[in-house]
Amino acid sequence: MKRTHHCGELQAENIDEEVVVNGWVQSTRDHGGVIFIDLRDRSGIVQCVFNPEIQPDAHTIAQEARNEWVLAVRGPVRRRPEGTENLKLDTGLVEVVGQRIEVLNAAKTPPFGVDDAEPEELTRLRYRYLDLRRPRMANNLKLRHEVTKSVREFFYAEGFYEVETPMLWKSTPEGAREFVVPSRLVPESFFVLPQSPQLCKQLLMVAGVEKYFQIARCFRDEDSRADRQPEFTQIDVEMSFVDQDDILDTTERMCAQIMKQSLGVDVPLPFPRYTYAEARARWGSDKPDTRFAMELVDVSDIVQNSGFKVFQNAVASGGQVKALNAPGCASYTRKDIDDLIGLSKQFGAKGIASWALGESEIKSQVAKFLTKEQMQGIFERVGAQTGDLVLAVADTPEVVAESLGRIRLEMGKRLEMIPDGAWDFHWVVDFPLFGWNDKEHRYDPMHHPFCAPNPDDIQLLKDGYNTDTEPGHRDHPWGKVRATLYDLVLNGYEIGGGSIRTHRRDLQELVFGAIGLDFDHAKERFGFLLEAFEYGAPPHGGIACGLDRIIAIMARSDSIRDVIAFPKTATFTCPLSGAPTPVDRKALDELHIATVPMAV
RNA sequence: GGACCCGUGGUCUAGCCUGGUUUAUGACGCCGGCCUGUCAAGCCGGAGAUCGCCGGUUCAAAUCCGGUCGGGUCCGCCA
Repeated sequence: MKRTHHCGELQAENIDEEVVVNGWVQSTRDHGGVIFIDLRDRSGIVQCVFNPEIQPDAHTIAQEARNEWVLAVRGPVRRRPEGTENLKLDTGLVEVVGQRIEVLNAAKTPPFGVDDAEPEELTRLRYRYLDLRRPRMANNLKLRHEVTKSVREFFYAEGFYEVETPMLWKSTPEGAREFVVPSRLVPESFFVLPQSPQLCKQLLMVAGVEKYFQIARCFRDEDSRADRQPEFTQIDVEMSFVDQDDILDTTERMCAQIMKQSLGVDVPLPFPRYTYAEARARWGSDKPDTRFAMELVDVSDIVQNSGFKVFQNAVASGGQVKALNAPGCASYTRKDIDDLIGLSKQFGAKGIASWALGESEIKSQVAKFLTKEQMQGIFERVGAQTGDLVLAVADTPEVVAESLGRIRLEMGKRLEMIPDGAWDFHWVVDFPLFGWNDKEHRYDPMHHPFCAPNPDDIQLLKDGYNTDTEPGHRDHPWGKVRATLYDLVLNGYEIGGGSIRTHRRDLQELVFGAIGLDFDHAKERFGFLLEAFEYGAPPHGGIACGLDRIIAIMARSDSIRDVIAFPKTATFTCPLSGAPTPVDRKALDELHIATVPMAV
């Protein structure tokens, strides 16, 4: 019995048509006489009726059917009797009168039902094919399909080439830990799986592709997080003869298109752009969640001459004191505040000063160190009123941003200040080119060594070679060089990042020098790319967007595992297949690999 | 490498803090029976758990303690 219709599409206009539907048993209701079977396929659910007096053979088989059996049902579609329509079902006006029924496949009783409460994640992953039958997960798969389709259509229409790049690639020393693949034909040598197609896409620019994109699988063997998997997918883009604005503009329009086509949401263009410095200052983050206000406010000038040593010293040593206002939190207990202090300590803060603005008094552990005027000045600046709680951190700008930024997020969450259904896209631009590596006592590239400096800061880059200032000091020119580096942020998550690349040797040497890499040494590591650049590299730049995370946000899921068909656990195992497993000794011998048992 | 949370029939869950009258709660599912219009069908009955594992404390441990395994979250790491 080959199907003629999908379950979910049967409507009033199909009445009196003879149809065949195929699908899984969603539920059965046996009334002793008449039996109802809800049959489900990808399109939806339709009710099939079996009457023992009219079709005894079909009724007998229907009696046997259990949840998740796979059935074919044939019969006419008819309007449901008056009063028995089910408005909860899209097909609820009609039903299929089951005249014939064929069991395409019986099924074991499933470990969990498609309609049940969500099982533990391990159980879901063990039986992922059942988990994916659940409506939430089936919708996520569908959403992912629609988004990737929309992405492809966008780039095709914009004249991009879709190019595949190798999965078997070359190991590079820095960056993320790599997955290693042994070579059989070249003994004792290994491929690695690509962390990203970064170098390949730049080679494609040298090759003259001009506009490249790929929905690319990437691999990183780093410890997991809720939004990290050992393999993940990027929307990878690179363009030639463009500047930063061209890339931002293209990316924005791509985002607008997927939001429109997949969710029907209109996202206003262009996206707001904040500089890195502004984002850190106002929200304490380089991926700020700007869906709610509660900004960090600098009160250093008010408290620098206060009697409180912690404030004094922080400002005197080049640090700062910043505060934020938590509305309505004056009733916070000592323990509530200790919890926040604990949180802030995770991010380097030594503590939090707080003022609870009660009806009659101000409760604060630092009240005695500050004058009334000083406190009043703080409250005014952060906009605090009676009933509010003011929190302040004094430290280096980095620690203040990190810790108070996290406190801000925590308070935003607790106070339910984050509006539901907001789609807050924005850019963070003008990142510094280098970050100071205190351990190694040198500058490291913030992104990767081919990220171009901001053209306005090239003089700073040169100045860095002729300065008396200590490297790492906040006045060192290299610490001030901005990069042509941009991050795309959605609802407080970094969903993409890219840069304009350096394509000229003279500039590249300046950058390499700053990170303590001489050109010849660099050639050993990136030789093939540098060599390619000597044969006419066009100016180029690009971006990579984290597809899994974008879809997870669109699906309102906390974990990217929910938008990946077959994800791995936090320890990078697959409960469904059992991977990873040992392989045959013979296979290892062929690969010239000896294994060493783990030390106990 | 470090910190924290979780682990009770097939599934979800109560009990754990404050150890003992609980034969370990309830729901879904499963099995049997009844029932001709339900749709999370209903009603009656039944089976199903040595409370992840190991050890300790105690007269007594699902409950307290230590370890271990598994799952999850975060820091480090990672763009």
